[in-house]
Amino acid sequence: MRYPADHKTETHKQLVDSAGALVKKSGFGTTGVAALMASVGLTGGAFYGHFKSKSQLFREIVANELGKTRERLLGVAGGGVGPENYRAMVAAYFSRWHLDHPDAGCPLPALSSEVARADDDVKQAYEEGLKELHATIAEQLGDDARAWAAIALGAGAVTLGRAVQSAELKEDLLAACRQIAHEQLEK
Amino acid sequence: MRYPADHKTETHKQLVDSAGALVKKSGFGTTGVAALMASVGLTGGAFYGHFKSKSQLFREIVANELGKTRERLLGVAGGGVGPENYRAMVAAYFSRWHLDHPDAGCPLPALSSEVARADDDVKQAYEEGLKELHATIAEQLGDDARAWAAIALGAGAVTLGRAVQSAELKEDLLAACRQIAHEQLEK
DNA sequence: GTCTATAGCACGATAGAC
DNA sequence: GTCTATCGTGCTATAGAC
Repeated sequence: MRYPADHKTETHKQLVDSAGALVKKSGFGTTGVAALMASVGLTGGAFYGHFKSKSQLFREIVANELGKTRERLLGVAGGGVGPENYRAMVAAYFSRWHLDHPDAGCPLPALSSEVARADDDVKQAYEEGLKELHATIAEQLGDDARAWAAIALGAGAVTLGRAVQSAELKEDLLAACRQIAHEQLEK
Repeated sequence: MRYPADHKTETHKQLVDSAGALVKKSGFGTTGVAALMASVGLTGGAFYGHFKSKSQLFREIVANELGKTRERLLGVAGGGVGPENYRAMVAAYFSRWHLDHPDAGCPLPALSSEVARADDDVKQAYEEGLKELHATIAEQLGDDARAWAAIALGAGAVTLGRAVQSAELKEDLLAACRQIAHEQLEK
């Protein structure tokens, strides 16, 4: 064959990654197959050699992106467990940089409302990835309920912060939510 | 003329209301003008007699829906200020019923991520409505930062709860976030 | 004011060449 | 594997009848 044996696998992986970034920035339903393929330099016709439907790509994007967020948080925490590690996670997540770079950020603020309207396969992948993320936060806090609240607070803060107009409000919102996120350590 | 003097105003108002419910349920970008008009029994051609663009409708929906959420919360609180009033607001917002009825619920979980990608007029209307909502919560908590966190926590909890698959996780998530929302009273 | 009809374009998905 | 071309459909927005 004219391509190396793992060429399809490589392309598939790059596609889920590049399309994921584009979808987090521009939305899934509002971004066409042609644009998704163009993000890796291919044309629309090649899409269905990799996915049986656009929805299947969404499922793979959701799983991949939630995994990347978990790894990113483990990365900023340096692999340890304790107040300092949790604080580092909060600082990275509740940040102006995160607000301004949805394509490089967490899928929860960017994609959750579209997942809510997607089919069960997508929701299933979302739930599994979310549970792994939760386990990572719960390990830091030692409390399942506080870990769920910290995740919801982070997703809410970034979602709202991106939707408001003024820089001042973005900062106020982030600072307020960061403060409450930190308090989850104190119990 | 063949219609009463305030017919256009009435239709306009009903349109913003019905289209708002539809958009919260199905998304703004993914719902066509024809479907929005059909929700009040009209056809697509009549749309541009009421709005100069689809985006202008979005702006009016955002303002209207944020106002309705604020009034709904004031309603369940019975108009007073105190722990019991705040608890009633939290109970109504962090509820399974709210998860299951996006069309009748708060626009923050349903529309924020689309507002983040909308034009400045829409973001402006969103910011104004959000600040009024914040003032209402801050009045209950007597603390601006805790009020922002309570709003972000609520929006995040409902957004995530709608996106997951299993009923058990929906309930766990709601219960955990409700608990932390209540704790905001204790400081 | 609201209708039907339509212009002009983008969508998801498929077919067949290479 | 990826291309171009295309089918059928839906979109935003406009035009003109009533």
